[in-house]
Amino acid sequence: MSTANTNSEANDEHQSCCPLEVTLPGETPLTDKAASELEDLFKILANDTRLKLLHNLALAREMCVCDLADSLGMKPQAVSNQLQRLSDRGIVATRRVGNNIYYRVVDTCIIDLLHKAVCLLRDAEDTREGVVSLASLK
Amino acid sequence: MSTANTNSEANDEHQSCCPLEVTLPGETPLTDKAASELEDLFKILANDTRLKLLHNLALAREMCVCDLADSLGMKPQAVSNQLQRLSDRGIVATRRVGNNIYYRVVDTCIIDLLHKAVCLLRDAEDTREGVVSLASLK
DNA sequence: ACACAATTACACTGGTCTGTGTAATAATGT
DNA sequence: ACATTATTACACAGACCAGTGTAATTGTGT
Repeated sequence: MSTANTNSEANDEHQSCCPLEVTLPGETPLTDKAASELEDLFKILANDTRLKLLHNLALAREMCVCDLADSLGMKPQAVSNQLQRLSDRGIVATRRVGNNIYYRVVDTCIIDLLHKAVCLLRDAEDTREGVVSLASLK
Repeated sequence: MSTANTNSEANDEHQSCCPLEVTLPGETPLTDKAASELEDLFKILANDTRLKLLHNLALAREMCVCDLADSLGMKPQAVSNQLQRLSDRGIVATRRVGNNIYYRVVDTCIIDLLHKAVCLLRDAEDTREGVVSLASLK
């Protein structure tokens, strides 16, 4: 009820993806239910096939199963398999055009999370490679 | 090289967690390597025990294994098991104090991602419940 | 040196997941 | 109707994973 403004973190001055603070002050520990839901959320993203599918669909607004299968170099069955998991969670939706069934992303949050994760990975690589200005404290 | 400035997204005006656009224009499709790394990243988060551990550690800067085990209501072995996975990925680090070994989070990105995911879940629930202002386009 | 506590190492078991192969379903064109 | 294409349904096999139980390791105090 009226969960309006929770913008208590106005210092979002990160040039990269990662924040500088590790703690989460003022939050309550994760409930079992929340942890389980989070697990499901991350689990659906913890598969390279589904990640590629989502990324493909995020780039091209709509794609049918066979095109996605071609793009990934996989068999339609396997692709359909994973697409259905994504569909079950309401992440993607379908639209039929003749014989083909076109999939599209409807859950913007997932893509945002994916986008963020990509950014974090890029950060991690940058840090691991050259930017050792802060990481050189052995 | 010199992957310096990639701050081409200045329109971060989201009140909630979710962006309004689904597509990711201007990006290249996910490479196999990137997809695999992303999978690993999400896989490490796709477990309620590890999520609770990370959240506990993010709330209290440092905790030893037995305290974490008590907090989760689990056996030390199981907790140590998961802590080691987190340690292998460089997400947490240890510090010995007498008999006890204290764990702490060192990968801020993971916590940031976790924080974001929690926010997204909250958004999803809000949307599912009452806030149907934009979702009512059937 | 010895008993004790905290943590980890290791083998093991039950469960889950992914891609495959085959068959079924749905729509198209002749 | 029939053949064809696209997609899905389903059972299955291999791999991976989480928690358990036991044993080993490490540090403490006497």
